[in-house]
Amino acid sequence: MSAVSSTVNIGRPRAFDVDTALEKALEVFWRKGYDGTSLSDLTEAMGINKPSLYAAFGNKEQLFLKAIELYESRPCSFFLPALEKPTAYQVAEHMLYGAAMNMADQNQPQGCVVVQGALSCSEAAATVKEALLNRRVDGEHKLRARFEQAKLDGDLPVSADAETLARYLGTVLQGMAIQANNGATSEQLRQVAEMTLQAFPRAG
Amino acid sequence: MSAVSSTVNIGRPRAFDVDTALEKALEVFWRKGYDGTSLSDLTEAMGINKPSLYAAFGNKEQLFLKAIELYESRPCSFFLPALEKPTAYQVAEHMLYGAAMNMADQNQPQGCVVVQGALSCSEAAATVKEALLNRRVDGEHKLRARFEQAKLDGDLPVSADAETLARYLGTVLQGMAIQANNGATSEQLRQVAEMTLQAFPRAG
DNA sequence: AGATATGTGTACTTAACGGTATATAACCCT
DNA sequence: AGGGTTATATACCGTTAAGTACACATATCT
Repeated sequence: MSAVSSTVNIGRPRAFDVDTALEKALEVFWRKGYDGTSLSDLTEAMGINKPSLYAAFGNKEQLFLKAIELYESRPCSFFLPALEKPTAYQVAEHMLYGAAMNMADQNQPQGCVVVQGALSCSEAAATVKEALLNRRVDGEHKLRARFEQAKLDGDLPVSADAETLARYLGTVLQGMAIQANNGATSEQLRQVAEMTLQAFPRAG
Repeated sequence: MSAVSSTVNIGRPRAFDVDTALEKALEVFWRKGYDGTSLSDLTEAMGINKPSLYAAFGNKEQLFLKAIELYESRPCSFFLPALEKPTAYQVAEHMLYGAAMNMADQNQPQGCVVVQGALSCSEAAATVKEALLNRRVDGEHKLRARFEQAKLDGDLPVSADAETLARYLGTVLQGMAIQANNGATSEQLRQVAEMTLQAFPRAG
């Protein structure tokens, strides 16, 4: 009960770094989707064998879910900071420009794994599909709550519909993920962001 | 050389209707994506056995491509008519409201198979992925050409950027597909359409 | 040094995958 | 009625899928 094993390194040490292996797994899932990714794809990219993968991450499904967590904390790290901007308009602005930069970044797969990781998929992928859906919906709830706060703060007109604003923004952000897959550049997505903001109410 | 066999019904007749079988196949691909759909899924939904499927449609890939053609002529039939509206604004209006109605229609799978049929996928799906990508890009080119015409017609300001307008619209339309998968209703998508139009230039 | 604990690589299992060979059934034409 | 032609159902093919058993390697602890 008292021994916490993780601090003491007993037994043979791992021959690979768990975090970098997870990054590699994320990249594969991102490019190929859950259904399109095989364990061979994963082990090859991660540079490990299947027993090591299962020992470290559980199974394919759990590996995917862990990769998504990593995604939200690293490659897609613009969302939460944008929420903290002082006004609703600035929140939208930073969100849209952040997405434009991020989703077409040539140093990583195009688009957003939360959108494209398991959109239409087999029954075997039902769990991860739902996990992604929940994250998309949750992101919009956060936006909505932020906009409701903005109404209280007086930087959004009281007549504004926070829910619709959040859904509009969510729609464009998710659409940008498809656009990036279509080959759109960050600059082209920036122009979309600019147009999107024209429909966005400014001062209250 | 002279005999056109398709009119004369020689040999054992088909025990199924090709068009309705294709509709069933489309529905499965739409819900599960190309990678997520197995031949068993298809034959079960279509009510036929594998040899019949292969004889009538070639293979899985060709069946998918035929299903997409059907999709564009039937379940997603709002796009081309919208292009023919008299002004750019009306084009955008009909496109957006048509999509809002269509993508959340409860009588068919949610979203758009051209968006979600093979977004992130295995290498085995590379051909169909590219086919879908080409259709998305082609749709945007049609929109752009329509808006350039509108500038000549004088119902869009000459200062308007047809390419960006088309991409903005494409982004929202594709985002709506994700929204529908998220569970958004047609009414909620209509509100998004309304907001989208607020950024759209009206008379020239 | 030896017991204990953990990780690694190879080889395996079971099930499902996409696709097909084959025998039979159902039609047209003469 | 019988030959020619096409569709059907069953049973099968080779391959790959996800997941694991097992023998061995490498560490810590006493």
